[in-house]
Amino acid sequence: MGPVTRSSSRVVAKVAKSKAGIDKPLKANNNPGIEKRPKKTRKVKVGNSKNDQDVKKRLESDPGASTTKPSGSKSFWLMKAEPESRIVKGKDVKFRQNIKYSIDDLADMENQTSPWDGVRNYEARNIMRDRMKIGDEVLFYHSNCKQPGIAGLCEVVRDAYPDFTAFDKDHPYYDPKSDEKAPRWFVDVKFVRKFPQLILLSRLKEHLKNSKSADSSPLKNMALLNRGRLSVQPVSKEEMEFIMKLSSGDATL
DNA sequence: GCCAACGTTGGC
DNA sequence: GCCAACGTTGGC
Repeated sequence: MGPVTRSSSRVVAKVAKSKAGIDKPLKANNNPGIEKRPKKTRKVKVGNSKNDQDVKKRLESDPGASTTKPSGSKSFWLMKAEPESRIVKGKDVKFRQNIKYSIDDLADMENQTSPWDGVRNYEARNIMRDRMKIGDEVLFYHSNCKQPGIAGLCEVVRDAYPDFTAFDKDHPYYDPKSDEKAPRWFVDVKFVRKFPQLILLSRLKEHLKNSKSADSSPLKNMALLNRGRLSVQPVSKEEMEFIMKLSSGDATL
């Protein structure tokens, strides 16, 4: 299973750069203690760039960010995939190497399970690598399509492991900045259920807009609405409960 | 370490 | 197809 496919087109662009001999070393690592990178050819002080500090700030204010998660507790996430084909430079970037992108595609896979590979954004990668755990529940979001929205539920069935697609020069997700010593990561997810109705992004936005005060909606801090571009994002317990009610067709919402 | 330029995301 | 938002790059 893949993430938002545009990120892979970006990866393709990076491959082209690499072939031209101008690929750059990996940027600052947000979690230096966990991922050791023997060669740091770029002089960036780890964790101190503006972006790193922004990320740190976000993680600190983020309800799912606790690293001392009590055993047995469950975290919630939202992951974006693109269910529709998209043509980039004459090539359909959706269907390749049997990778597909809608919740129906996940349901059709062997064991209804698939690696969520191809994530290249650092913050999204770090969430998968450091925070997603077996048993966590994941909202499956359909992105960049006619009807963007939350399509169903899946669960994490394998903790993070290195993203081998990043090492494979022939793979669409090949990433010249990744190798065995500085890998990208992913988790495996398993289909749980498809919602009877897509929960449209427009509906969530409408709900937020119509709530009596800025503070009264359980969606007020939802990353999907506030941080649109993050492809793997945390969902709070409150947000999750609300989405679950919506998914079961609660007419009072 | 700053920040402008650039490239991508993703809703519309 | 447009374009605002924002993440990444790379010169300084």
